[in-house]
Amino acid sequence: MSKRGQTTALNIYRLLLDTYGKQHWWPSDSPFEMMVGAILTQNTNWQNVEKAITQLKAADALDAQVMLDMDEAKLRELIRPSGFFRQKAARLRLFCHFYLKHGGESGIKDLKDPRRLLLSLNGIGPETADSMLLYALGMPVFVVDAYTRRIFARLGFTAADATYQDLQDYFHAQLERDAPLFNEFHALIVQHAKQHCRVKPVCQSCPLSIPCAFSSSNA
DNA sequence: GGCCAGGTGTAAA
DNA sequence: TTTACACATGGC
Repeated sequence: MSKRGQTTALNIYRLLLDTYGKQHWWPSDSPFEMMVGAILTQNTNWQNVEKAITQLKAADALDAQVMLDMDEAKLRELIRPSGFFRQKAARLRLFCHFYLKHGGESGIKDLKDPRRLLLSLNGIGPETADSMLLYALGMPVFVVDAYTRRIFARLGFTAADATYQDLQDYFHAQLERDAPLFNEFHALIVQHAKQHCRVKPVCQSCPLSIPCAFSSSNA
């Protein structure tokens, strides 16, 4: 491994891939399910999202038109385990309207500026929009999340108070614009963070050979 | 019982 | 332009 000053984001990617292997993201049966999951997972544990998606499937409600036709109260109950269910029910319906209006994921991908239009929807911010672009539409945009910010700040690569755009710019500058690479990298970041980069600054037996600011070997 | 989880919108300083 | 707060369930 190179010294810290020479270490790049790509080095970290290779290290994570060697450690964890391919992650096969995003877990979903369809682009629409993926995009629904992106909204449901906002500030929420993925396990809770799975409960909600399971309930939607069981009710034959994982469909844009069905979600628009049913009572919003019913939709709330189906997605309740994912938390913030009142907000998310409304956000899902706004998105479903958008989805049908533009002819599904293929129609959305053909828009002139799908990111800008997704961001114009209430309830879809940069991470949700970029997740959809990358994981449902296969577009090469890097997805930044709380784990990304935490890991790369602790490694000393980016500022702790960097904005979403700052972080995305950093990765876009460091890496080739490659959707499969961005797909795998983000998934690996999540996998790693869940095990070794929790909020409490205790990094035990971290597999990254580069000590971050909170790793036990660097404390 | 408290903390945390694959954010976002709004309002106030 | 930044900061604070509401939104809510479930696992540990």
